[in-house]
Amino acid sequence: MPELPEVETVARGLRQTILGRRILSVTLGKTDFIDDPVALELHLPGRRIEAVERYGKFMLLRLSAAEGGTRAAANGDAAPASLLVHLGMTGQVAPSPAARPLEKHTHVCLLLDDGRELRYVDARRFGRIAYLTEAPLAKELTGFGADPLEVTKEEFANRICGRRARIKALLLDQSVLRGVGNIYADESLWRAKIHPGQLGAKLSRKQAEKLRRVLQDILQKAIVMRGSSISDFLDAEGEPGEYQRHHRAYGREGKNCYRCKARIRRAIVAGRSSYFCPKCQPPPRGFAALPLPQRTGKKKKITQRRGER
DNA sequence: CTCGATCCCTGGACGC
DNA sequence: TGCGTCCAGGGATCGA
Repeated sequence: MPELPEVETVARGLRQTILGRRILSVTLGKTDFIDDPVALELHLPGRRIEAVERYGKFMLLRLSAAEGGTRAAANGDAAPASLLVHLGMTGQVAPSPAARPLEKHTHVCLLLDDGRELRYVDARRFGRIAYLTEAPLAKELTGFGADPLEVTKEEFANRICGRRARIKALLLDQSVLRGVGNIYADESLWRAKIHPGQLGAKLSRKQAEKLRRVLQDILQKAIVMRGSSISDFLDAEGEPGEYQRHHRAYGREGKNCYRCKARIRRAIVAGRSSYFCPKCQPPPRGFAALPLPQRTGKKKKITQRRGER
């Protein structure tokens, strides 16, 4: 599930491999997750990939103006533009030789001028792709919150402490912070010893600062480890990340807390499974965790356990 | 302003 | 072996 570290990893990979390449042609599969599929076919060919940036969980492929003089000008392609890419839950972007057989669920192929194709693969199609010129892009990017890696102590506290929403909901809210998802929200709350159901307004400035620090530390470490691969995240080189080995809360229901050995519990907060230690992260009044699931002796559980404890 | 519910979508885990 | 059911979740949207 691509969050900030995973998207950053993919963006860095693409920077190494496709910068400066020109797009020759576009082939599309299913297009229900693309804003305007025809715009891709119409406006991408002839453009060069000048930069790859990350904005929250979005990737931004910066494209040169197309070559072709008056024809490009008539197309509106004489100005730079961008391809906005969100990986959703299962999106993958990677270059591959054009001759290689298409992986299942490949929905976009951009033929490059070096014989490779930049391919977008996304089984669930929760992702999003949009071709945007300058003004629509700027509009698209308004309304997002602070970059969690850059946000200052003051801004972070201001965005959290005055709010009545639960801290987990605030961390997931892209208009508060851009780039945090379910995994890194739970991991940072565990490290900061804050319950996901706690209200933002109930956090002290000191707690908020602790949360900001551990969130930044976790995100930076996760980037170094090339992100977390839970089910099917692969980077632009097709490699899984390693940070899932360092998870302390996410996905660890029923396992021992690394700090106090109480059992990690799960609750639904902000509509998402949230994992926490009931002892280290004291719940707000009346907040019940889900009952621990009955263990019926499953293969998966056994192998997971062996790898961990 | 914040909440929960619902939808989108597929693969994998699980129960029978 | 196979089938049905549930779950994963980012984001949009809608009604309470």
